[in-house]
Amino acid sequence: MKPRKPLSENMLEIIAQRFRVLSDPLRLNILQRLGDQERSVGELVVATGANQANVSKHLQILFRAGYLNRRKDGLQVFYQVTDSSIFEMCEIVCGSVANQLQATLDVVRGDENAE
Amino acid sequence: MKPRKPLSENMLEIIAQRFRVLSDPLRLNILQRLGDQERSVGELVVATGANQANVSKHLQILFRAGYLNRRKDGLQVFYQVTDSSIFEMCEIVCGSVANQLQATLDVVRGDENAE
DNA sequence: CAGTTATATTCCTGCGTAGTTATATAGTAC
DNA sequence: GTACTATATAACTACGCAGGAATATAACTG
Repeated sequence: MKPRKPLSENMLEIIAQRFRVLSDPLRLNILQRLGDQERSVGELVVATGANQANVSKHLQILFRAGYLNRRKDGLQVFYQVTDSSIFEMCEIVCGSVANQLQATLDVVRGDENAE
Repeated sequence: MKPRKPLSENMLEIIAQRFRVLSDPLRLNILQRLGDQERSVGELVVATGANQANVSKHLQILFRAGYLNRRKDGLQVFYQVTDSSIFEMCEIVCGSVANQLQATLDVVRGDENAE
């Protein structure tokens, strides 16, 4: 992301699109419930407390983005996270959020080293 | 992101919001033009070829999200990336995109080890 | 003061999409 | 076949937001 030659418009679109997939709380919730396990749609509906149709749609979005695997077994469909870079990114974001909050806290407290 | 206890709705909202800030091609373009340097709004308008008002608005969004610093000097305003976790995440996404494309390519080519 | 430049903001339009309800599809059990 | 369950899809509504044009604000110049 600090290349000598700037990324093309197309590449920026692709990257932006991938961030967009992760920019919804319910999708993040689903991903977190999945973790490294395989779960059925029904399980995720119960775990998240969200509407079945809505969960199903978000699973499609995550699936089409290449973040999930799909396995059908009888009436149930099981999803699983295939791209663990998701969790890596969430950890980075969490760390970044924590840093910012800490910095804000330091400023509020009048810490000399703050900012 | 694989916690024993699931993250709260609030935390998921915050994380989603941060991903959303990165989910726009023009904002990614601006960040990439900034790199580790400090640049004025005008420079970024030229570099991106985008509308001045639009660049300014996106800079506000990035600034309010805590990704940028602001420094005023006369008529000009200079922005600088403060949170380098942005570039870390972009690199992860780029790697992930590359992996997926490679996997797709392998499938297309009928590679035995694919998928 | 008026004039000019750099940046920010307001207003508007249109598109994308999250959520809900209802319905469709697919699989199972009888 | 009918009835039932699990998941997906369609239709609709409503809201957020990116983009552009015009305007406002701020800072410099003379």
